[in-house]
Amino acid sequence: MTGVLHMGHGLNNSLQDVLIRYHRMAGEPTLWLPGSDHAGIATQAVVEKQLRQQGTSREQIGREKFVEETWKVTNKHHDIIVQQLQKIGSSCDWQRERFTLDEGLSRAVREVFVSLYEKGLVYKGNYLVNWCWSCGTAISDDEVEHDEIEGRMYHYRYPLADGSGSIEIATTRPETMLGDTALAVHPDDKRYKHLVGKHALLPLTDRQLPIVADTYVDMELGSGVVKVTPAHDPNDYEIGKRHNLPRINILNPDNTLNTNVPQSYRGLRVAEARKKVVQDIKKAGLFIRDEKHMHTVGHCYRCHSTIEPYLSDQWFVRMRPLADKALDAWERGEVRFYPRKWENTYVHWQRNIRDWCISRQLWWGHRIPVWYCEACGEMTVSREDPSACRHCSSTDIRQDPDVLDTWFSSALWPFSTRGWPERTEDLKIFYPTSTLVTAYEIIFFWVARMIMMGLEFMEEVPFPDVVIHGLVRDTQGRKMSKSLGNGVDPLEVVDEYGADALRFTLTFLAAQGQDILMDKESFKLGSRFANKIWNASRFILMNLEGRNLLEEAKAKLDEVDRWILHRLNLAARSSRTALDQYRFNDAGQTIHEYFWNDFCDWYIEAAKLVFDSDDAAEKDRKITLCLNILEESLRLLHPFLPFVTEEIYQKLPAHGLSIVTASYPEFLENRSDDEAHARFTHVQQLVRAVRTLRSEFTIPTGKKIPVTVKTAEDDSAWQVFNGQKNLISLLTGSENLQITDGAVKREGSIPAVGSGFEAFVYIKDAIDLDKEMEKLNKELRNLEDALKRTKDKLANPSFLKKAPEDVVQKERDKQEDLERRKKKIAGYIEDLEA
RNA sequence: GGGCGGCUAGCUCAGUCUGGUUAGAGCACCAGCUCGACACGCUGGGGGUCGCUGGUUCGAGUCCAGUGCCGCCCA
Repeated sequence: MTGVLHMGHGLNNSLQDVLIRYHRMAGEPTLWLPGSDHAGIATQAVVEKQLRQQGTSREQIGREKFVEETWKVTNKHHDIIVQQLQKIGSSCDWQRERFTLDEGLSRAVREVFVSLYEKGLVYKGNYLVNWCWSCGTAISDDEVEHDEIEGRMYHYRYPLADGSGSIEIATTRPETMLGDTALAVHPDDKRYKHLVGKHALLPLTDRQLPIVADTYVDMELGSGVVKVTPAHDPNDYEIGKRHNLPRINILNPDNTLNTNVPQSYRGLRVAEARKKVVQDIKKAGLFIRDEKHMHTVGHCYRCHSTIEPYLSDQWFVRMRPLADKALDAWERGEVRFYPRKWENTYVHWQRNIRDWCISRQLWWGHRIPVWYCEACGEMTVSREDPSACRHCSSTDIRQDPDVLDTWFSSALWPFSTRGWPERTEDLKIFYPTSTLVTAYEIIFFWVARMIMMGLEFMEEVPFPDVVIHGLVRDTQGRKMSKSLGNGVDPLEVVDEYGADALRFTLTFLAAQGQDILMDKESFKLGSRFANKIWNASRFILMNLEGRNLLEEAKAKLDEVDRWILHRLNLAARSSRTALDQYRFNDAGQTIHEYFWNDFCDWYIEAAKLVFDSDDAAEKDRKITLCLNILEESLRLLHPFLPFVTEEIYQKLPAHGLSIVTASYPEFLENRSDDEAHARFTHVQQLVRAVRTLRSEFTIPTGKKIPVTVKTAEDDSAWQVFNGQKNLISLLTGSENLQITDGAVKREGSIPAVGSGFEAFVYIKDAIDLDKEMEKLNKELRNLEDALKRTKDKLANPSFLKKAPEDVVQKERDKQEDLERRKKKIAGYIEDLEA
């Protein structure tokens, strides 16, 4: 809600749109409900920055005015984002768009808060929370990033109260000593056993610290003595609880030291206080040494400031009961992650869950629906704004100033957006949903919590399928970020290469569970494909001129037509299967290969034979088929490249209202044609063999050469080659194509050996003996290598005995074919040498 | 400290779940093509001991054990 679309959004929305368009075309009722959350911390930070630039602050303008300003910023950003999503082709139901601060969703938030409170699952308490002084709010455990940084370990002495000496402590945060309320040693530590129960003097203050024994202390670490600061360290907090120690909070919310420290430290920032404490310790002669020290420090996931453990009143959700339900649902198989490996992450988090701090000291968000009575001090928790205290009826009540974590409202999204708590039609039809598509960074923040809330309030998981896609990174594998400046702007890509290029490239690269490494250049892939689709279509439409289209039923199929329909049939099946399993890259690869390698490279090329002929009837027939197959191909491609396919679709002589609502191709049993496939494969092999020869002997494409093909009359290739003589001539650029099973004039020709045929290409003028020898020898080596492997296998009695019969038979067939080809090649070499 | 992932062509990656064609794609590279759809193109080609070591198996990129390097998550 705070920025513009980045490539991560581009990927996420491309994948969702591919799915939604596919299912829509497959005739299923579909809903892609767009919307956004209010991004409490981030949005507030943006507006506060803006205010600072104007020389004012939120405190100065007041809460009401501030919220008003924030709405303005939010609305502006909203319009930009919507425009951008539409630009990349996201086919959402914009009429159902929702925002977490909408009235309806806000009502759902209140209902959930109060309901959880009534169930005892929401409570208020004074605990150590993660405090971001820069954002000025508490954040949840999940919002803290633990980074390893270089700090210093300071060693110094605390004198014993009875004057019998001193005790050494070590700490990375010397300033917190001002909040120390004890020293702790391990109960089994012989060095310090005699000190337990005694007191030490806290330097720089006039306090005395009890020395307590606690098994938490690691005897091996540092001096084996731990200073205990219950108000500023989670572990110390636990020690403090066990030993009933006072908690002295020494910090203000803005990272300065408060009045609980001696006068000279008050108002100093933590970093300054640290320096001063060390100085003062040195002055007092208590300093021992300090050294470099690597340790992990919590940072705010939004602003990267250091997180301070901070004692304060906050609201929490008791997560254990919710998490248990979520785990049970997973165990029953009601939620599946794609890929499955993310279920480990999900389960681990749910099993080790801690209570969720949901209050935020912000102004932008859902205000906590709790009112405090000035008269009796009681709390009123209410769905509706109360006018009086529920306990004493005093009207002197004021609402809790804090707001709820944004994720609290996002967690309700699957049902709050459909009118819950009302039992609306939409809710009945579209809950649960089918699929959630997201990145792994927010499995905890969002996915897990949606599942919990869905189970708690709808008694059903919100979606059976969770698709986790990778992160978009630069070619060096670094996360794209503003600060590194390595991001690729999806909108720039759209301007430069087109939205289809953006979408297709991302889909093509989106292998399940893999991060995507790419740069701007990568989008050439999609751009070229879109261009290819455009040009192929243009060519077909060009040939429409002056033609009479046949009714489809009258258009008889020739061998090549049957072959391409067979290929299209397989592509439709593969694409569907891949999308059903969320294997986006497989789907992308399938349609790319079909359209480019089959349809363009072979079918359209073959059609040129007809288009260049004088046979009007045959031309009519062929163009009809070309158009039909193109139309179906466009439907196959549409979810991936919506713009170019719609554009062409509208140019077709017969077309529906929009390709968006046309049907997605499906596998038809009666189109499956293995025979046509086998026959056309013969043609392709022959054509490739001749082309390879042409290329190896650098015969220009335009130059016609005589070719003779030798094949046995009883071979399956015989009939095919004879039937497709003209096509083979065209595709090989040959003249006087002869097909024979008799003797062949060999002089002046270069032979090529395929499975079931030999081709002789007469290129007398260009014959280069060395080159020919080189070529033949290379081919011979390849054949010999393959043959050796096969022979070894077949010579192995264990293989013959244990391998399945069909595998053995395949190996025998292979050996036979290889042997034959090898013999032929060897013969040519011999001839050449003679 | 616990867990997860990656390591396959110069680059980015499929393929590993479910072992069996001479291991694939896109990009890059090389050669030849102004053939009336497309040079964002066409045709052909070169390029990989599948991180390493061992094991299971008739057969391992694929399964098992161990190990190295890189990255991520959790504490």
